[in-house]
Amino acid sequence: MSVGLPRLREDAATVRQGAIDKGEDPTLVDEALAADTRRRELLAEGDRFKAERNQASKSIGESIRAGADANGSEIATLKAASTAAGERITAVDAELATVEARIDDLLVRIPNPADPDVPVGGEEANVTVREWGEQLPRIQPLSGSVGADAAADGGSWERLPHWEVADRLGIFDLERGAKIAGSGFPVYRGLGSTLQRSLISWFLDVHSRENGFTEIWPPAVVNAASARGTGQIPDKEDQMYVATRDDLYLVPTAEVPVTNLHRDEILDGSELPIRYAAYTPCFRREAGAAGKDTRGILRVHQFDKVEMVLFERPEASVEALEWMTGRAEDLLQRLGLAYRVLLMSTREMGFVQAKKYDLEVWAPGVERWLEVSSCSNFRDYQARRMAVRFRPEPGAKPELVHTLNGSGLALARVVAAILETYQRPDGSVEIPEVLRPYLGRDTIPVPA
RNA sequence: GGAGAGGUGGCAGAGCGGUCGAAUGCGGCGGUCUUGAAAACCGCUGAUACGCAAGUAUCCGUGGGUUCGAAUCCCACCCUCUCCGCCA
Repeated sequence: MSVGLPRLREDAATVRQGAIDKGEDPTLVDEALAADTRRRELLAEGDRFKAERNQASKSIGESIRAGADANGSEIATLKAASTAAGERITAVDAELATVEARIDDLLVRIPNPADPDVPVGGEEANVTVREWGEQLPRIQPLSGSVGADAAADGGSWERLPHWEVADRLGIFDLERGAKIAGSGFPVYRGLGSTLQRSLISWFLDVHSRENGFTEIWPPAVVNAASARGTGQIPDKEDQMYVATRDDLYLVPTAEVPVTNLHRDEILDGSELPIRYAAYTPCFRREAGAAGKDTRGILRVHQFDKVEMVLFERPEASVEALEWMTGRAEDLLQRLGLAYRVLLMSTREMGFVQAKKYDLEVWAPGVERWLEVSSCSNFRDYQARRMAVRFRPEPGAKPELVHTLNGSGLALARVVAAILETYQRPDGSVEIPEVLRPYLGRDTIPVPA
């Protein structure tokens, strides 16, 4: 993943400021620029020697065809010239390889500059741009309780955290998950399993039937080239499970296989925008996260997610981010879950994003906001790395596309929010209206 | 897993170690003709890097090697297809 040399040459000031805003080292920009100057010198020099060698070889061919003695002095002179040029080519190429490796190393350490409307700063600079729904309290009166239809007879009741709700319902089996795979690999059982499958189906149905996405069911593993394409290698290599023996990586998100679908392709302008929705299980090692959110299913090694992936014309990507974020919000609204939308600041949004919104859903049982979606515009940053281009008009020069992606939505935390929002005083959980056709019922009852 | 065949431009498909970035056909674009379209005919039609430009260089699955010179020869790897085996 890199800002690319053309951008650096034309717009060094912006890239330099972008690095500062994200808390990265801006001097790398100048180092890269200097290395690039040397690279171009070497390129010109090498090309000159190659032209020399080509000319000598060509002359040899012509002379022989004209009847010259292949072992004669004329040919010998040309051979010597060609060989000499070859030696210089070898020397130049060696230095060139060194310089290019240096440039690559520098470029991957220069972040994508944030869009101008992104607040500069850290966590304190994040802006809540929207809120939706009622932020339910943990303790509330029995009468008029929201999200439950318990009899109104005074008193109050206390919402349980989702793991306790699930426990009573018998829909998670975290212990056995730990036994068969390890801690952080949850087992869903009974209606818990059905709920998972229902959410996945409903998300995909809304995206494919209403939002115009093409549904994709990709592999759950990718090769090294794909992991490199979206920047998991080298940035987030520690996050991935690796099947070393077969050189395969378990996908940490559907973004990886789906964005790589068009790697090294030149798309026809008329195909754009391309909008995909895909479900995959997501595998994350979460190294170093032990002890944090380990209760329940908030932070696990395997979870399920439907991801939206967009390939857009450059001029359309800013608007596409708003649209895509709206698609994720629509799902939360129809599930009846309170949420807020955060515009992430320069230092909070990550290295490769130009602009990012996080969607956080309210979990009243634990009284916390849970991140359930992250919607980002990468502009041409990923496209450059993966060489995804498009021809604006037939016969025109290919240009880099803009890529975006966003969760729509991540399951485990949505499930937690549903269990905490829709629980009733008797321990049962009401099923959100939109999911009832999928589960074929309107309640998850407490087992007798 | 075993045996065989093959990977060349958007597609199909040629290509003796030099004159091959690559014949030919199809497709696409432009033009002639036509009221319009089709047909026919003519021309154009890959990507990337460097360069103000002229232009130069690189790319025939990938990576090495031989050679003054490799799409063409050698080695390794990857992928596809066919048959056999195995299998949800």
